[in-house]
Amino acid sequence: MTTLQPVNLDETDWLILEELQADGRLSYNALARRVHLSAPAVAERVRRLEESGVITGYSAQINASRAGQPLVAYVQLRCRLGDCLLRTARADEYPELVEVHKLSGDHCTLLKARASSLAHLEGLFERLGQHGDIRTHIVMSTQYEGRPVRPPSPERPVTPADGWTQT
Amino acid sequence: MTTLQPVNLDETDWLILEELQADGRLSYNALARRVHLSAPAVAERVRRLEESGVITGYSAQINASRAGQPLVAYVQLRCRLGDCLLRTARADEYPELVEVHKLSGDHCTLLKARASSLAHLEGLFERLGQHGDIRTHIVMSTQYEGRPVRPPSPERPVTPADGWTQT
DNA sequence: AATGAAAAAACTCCTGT
DNA sequence: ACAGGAGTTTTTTCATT
Repeated sequence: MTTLQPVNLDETDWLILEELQADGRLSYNALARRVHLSAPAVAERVRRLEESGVITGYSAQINASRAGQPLVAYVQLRCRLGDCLLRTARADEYPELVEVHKLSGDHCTLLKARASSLAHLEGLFERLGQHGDIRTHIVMSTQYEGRPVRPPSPERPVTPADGWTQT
Repeated sequence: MTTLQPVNLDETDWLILEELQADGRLSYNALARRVHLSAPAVAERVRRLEESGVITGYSAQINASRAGQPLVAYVQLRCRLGDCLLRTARADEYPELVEVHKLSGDHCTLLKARASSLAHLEGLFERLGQHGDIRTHIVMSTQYEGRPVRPPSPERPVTPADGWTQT
C-alpha cells in the first residue's frame, strides 16, 4: 500500500498504535490484555494495520549521544539552480543526514544532521555549502523527539471576527 | 544510566544496532544469525546495550499520513522573556509537537509539529504565537526521516590554508 | 470476537572450549 | 567472551462457538 489516503482507525486501533509505539516488542498476548481484546483479535488488527501501511515497521530506539553522536544540527539549504542536493548527491554521501524535507518559503530544503563532534559538523557544513547557500542551527538541547503519533483531537476552528467572510 | 558519556561500541555492537533499528522485533535467534554470533551471546550484548542506555526502547513506526496526520511544520519560536513555551505550557497542551529543541541563535526554540489539516495548523500557530514571535515553515514533502543512526565514519578534518594556525 | 488446545518458536540455563 | 544443546516457558495459530 503506497497511496497517501488516510485509513479509518477506530478507538481500539489507536489504543494498539499507542501501545506499540511505546513498546514495539509487545507480544499479541500482552498487547491483547492492554487493549482488552483477545490475542487472535489483536493479531488480526495488527496484521491489517501493517498491510494497510499504517504501521511501517518496528525499530529499536537508540540514544545517539550514547552511541557517540551527541550533536544535532538543522541546516536550511537554498540550492543553486540545477545543483540541488537532492539531484546531485547520493544519500550515502551524507550518512549524517537523518531527515530531509522540502519546505515552503525561500530556503528549499531543511536537513537534520547528527554528528560526533564540532569538527565533524564543520566538515559537513562545508560539504553541504557546495550545493548552495546554507543557514545552520546547532541544537543546544532537546526537550523531546520521537514523540508518538496520537489520535487527532477535535479541532478548534479559527473563527474570524465579524465582518470577515470565511470561505 | 542517565549520563551523557558515550559508550564504547565495537563492530559487532554496531551490527546489532543496525539490525535492530531495521527490525526491532528480531528474535535473538534471527539476530544472532545475522551478526554471526550465537543466541546467548547476542542476548547478552543486547542486554548490555539496553542497560547502558544505548538502546532506549523499541517502537512501532507509524506512517502519520496514513494515520490521518499528513502535515508537518517546523516552527521557530522566540519566546518573550519570562513567558517561554517550555516554562509556561505543559507538554500535553501541545500533543501535535513531536520535537522540541533549544537552538543557538536568536530564535530560542525549534518545534516540529504534525497536524491533520491546514485549519489544524492554523489553530496551532495561533496558540503558539501567544508565547512569542514565531516563524513557520510548512513541509511540502519529506525525502526521508527516521534514518538510522550509523557508526561514525572517519572524520575529514578541515585543514586551514597555510598561514593560519589551528588551535 | 472469545475460548481452548496444539504446534511452533523463543528464551535461558548449563557445560565446554 | 562465545558456541552448542536441552529444557522450559511463552507465543502463535487454528478450530470451534
